[in-house]
Amino acid sequence: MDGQLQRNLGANLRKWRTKRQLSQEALADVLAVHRTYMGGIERGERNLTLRSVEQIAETLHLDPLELLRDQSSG
Amino acid sequence: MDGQLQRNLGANLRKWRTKRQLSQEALADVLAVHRTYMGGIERGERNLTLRSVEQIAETLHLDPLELLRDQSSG
DNA sequence: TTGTGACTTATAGTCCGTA
DNA sequence: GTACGGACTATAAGTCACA
Repeated sequence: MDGQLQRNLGANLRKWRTKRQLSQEALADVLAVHRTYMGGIERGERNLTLRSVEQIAETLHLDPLELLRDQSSG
Repeated sequence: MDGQLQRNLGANLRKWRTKRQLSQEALADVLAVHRTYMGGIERGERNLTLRSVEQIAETLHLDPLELLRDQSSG
């Protein structure tokens, strides 16, 4: 299956965001990325670089590996 | 710390390769990339995309998350 | 056998508008 | 507030000559 990591990342970020009742725009602002890009990430459409994943994880104080993990069952 | 994931990836791949006594060229051949590109990855100089990491893991029958993990202590 | 810099092509990532 | 398209700029993907 192709794109598993980016789909996991998207799902995890969306969960994180909605749990905090933030808009995509607000989260995009925190992460210093563009709002449309943020949407693409959450939809699993974006093939991020390792550096970008690290950057996001760092900013949100999360473990980058956790962000990439399939947590659909958790 | 910046570039942790790509350094982990490089270290893990190198460990995997040397354990099997393969040359960079031989591994590059398996992964269907150029030898110098492979070298760059092992040195942690390449900021790979999620898709590339997945591709490598798949080809080597490894867990992509394990490839990205810091296993210097294991 | 591996490392480095220069290089071309593909795509990550920004930003605007429209729905 | 979110999704999608297109145009743009920065950088990853991937190779080569030479050390």
